[in-house]
Amino acid sequence: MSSVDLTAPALSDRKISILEAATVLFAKHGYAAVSIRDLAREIHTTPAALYHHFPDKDAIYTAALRHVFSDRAKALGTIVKGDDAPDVTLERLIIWLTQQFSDNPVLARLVQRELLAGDRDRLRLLTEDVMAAPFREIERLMHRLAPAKDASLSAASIIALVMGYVQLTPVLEVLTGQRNTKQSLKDFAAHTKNLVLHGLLAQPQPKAPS
Amino acid sequence: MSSVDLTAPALSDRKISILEAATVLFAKHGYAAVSIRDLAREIHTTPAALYHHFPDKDAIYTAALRHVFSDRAKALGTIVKGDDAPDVTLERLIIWLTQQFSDNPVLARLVQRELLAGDRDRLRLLTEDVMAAPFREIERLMHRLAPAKDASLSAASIIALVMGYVQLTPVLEVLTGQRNTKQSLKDFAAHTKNLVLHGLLAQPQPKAPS
DNA sequence: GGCTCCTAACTGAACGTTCGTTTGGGTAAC
DNA sequence: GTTACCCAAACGAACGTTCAGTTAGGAGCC
Repeated sequence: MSSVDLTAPALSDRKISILEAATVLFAKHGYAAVSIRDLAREIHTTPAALYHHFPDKDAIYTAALRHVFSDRAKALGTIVKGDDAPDVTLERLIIWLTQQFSDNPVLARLVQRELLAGDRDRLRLLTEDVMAAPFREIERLMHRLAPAKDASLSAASIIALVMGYVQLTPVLEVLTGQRNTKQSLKDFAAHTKNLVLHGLLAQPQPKAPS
Repeated sequence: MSSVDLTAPALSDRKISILEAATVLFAKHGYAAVSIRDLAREIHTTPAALYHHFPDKDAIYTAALRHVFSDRAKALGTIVKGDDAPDVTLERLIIWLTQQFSDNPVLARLVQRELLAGDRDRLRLLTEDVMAAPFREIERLMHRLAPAKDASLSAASIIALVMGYVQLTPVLEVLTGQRNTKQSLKDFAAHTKNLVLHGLLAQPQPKAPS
């Protein structure tokens, strides 16, 4: 439950189908609450068959994590590739980031579970494969948009805001009484963009009337 | 102050000591990963002894949740009681909220786990006992500070931001290379306050100079 | 074609361990 | 004697894992 191999092992089709089911189950219930028999039942096979492809349960979980986390930064390239103004790019980036988490509950939940588990090696995997690219990109944009502010802190805030909001959704449904819709997600992204742009770009100008 | 609490079951000292240990273990490892034997060992007793005080494992977990979640809104009263200007109160509230999560890892982790578990009844408990009071208070403040903006969305954003940041801490340590300190937490609270105050209070005024 | 050989993929059954829970009895206090 | 509390021991079920044996399919040779 600790060391993580950094090399990609070229997975067979069968292995991928196992991991596909594993990611769903582990995301939904957590590592300890998913048994090998549960996983085997899900893909209509036997526990022993799984041990033909993976040495133990831990290896399945780690491989499933890798499978979900890998290549997560690819789509980011198309988002920031254009030579739009930084604030436009930032807006696209915030929307993309929000969708990344809300359209992909398996990813979102595995990320949350890993943050809770706190395993050092897997935290590094999470950081490098999932978090680093958006963070660096937002950091870069914020550095251009608001050089006076702490770009790292701003980037952290944006990611934290998006993550926290997606997580809070069920609570907010209870608090505000309305179900989460595509529209409220759009609203949130726009809200966040305005919050960041106005909050961080505004020169710290006192309220004294000129 | 003569209200009678209808829900509190009047826990004995022994029960409280059991729940105290249970909260720590469940927060750290999650429900499925903590066995009755683990819990019994932690408080130097036997599994059977626990069944004298609680009917089953689930009841222990639920009671532990209640024990941590209960009276969470009490301290909030002193925060918002003063008749300071709304923006000053908001700043105190943000700092308080940040400390609430970061100084209390057991609470923070149980909240995160409950958000992941998604059980309807326990989500309602979480919402009412932990989330509602700060949410309503921030909502009220924001309504006074920025009547034009969606106060619920703003309140949700603030709570999401604080929650997300606390969660992200281990990842940020990897990304920025520096360990989390009391100071960086203060910085975050101040940063958030400015973000919210400037970002939401600034009238949507185009950049054209008057 | 048929035949052998090999290997990957899988199965059914079982291993020992740990799980949540129960039982029956014991001890101290009222 | 009743009650509250606790223990040692055990219950059946489920756990991760192993193992001997079966199947399917291709390669190599005739």
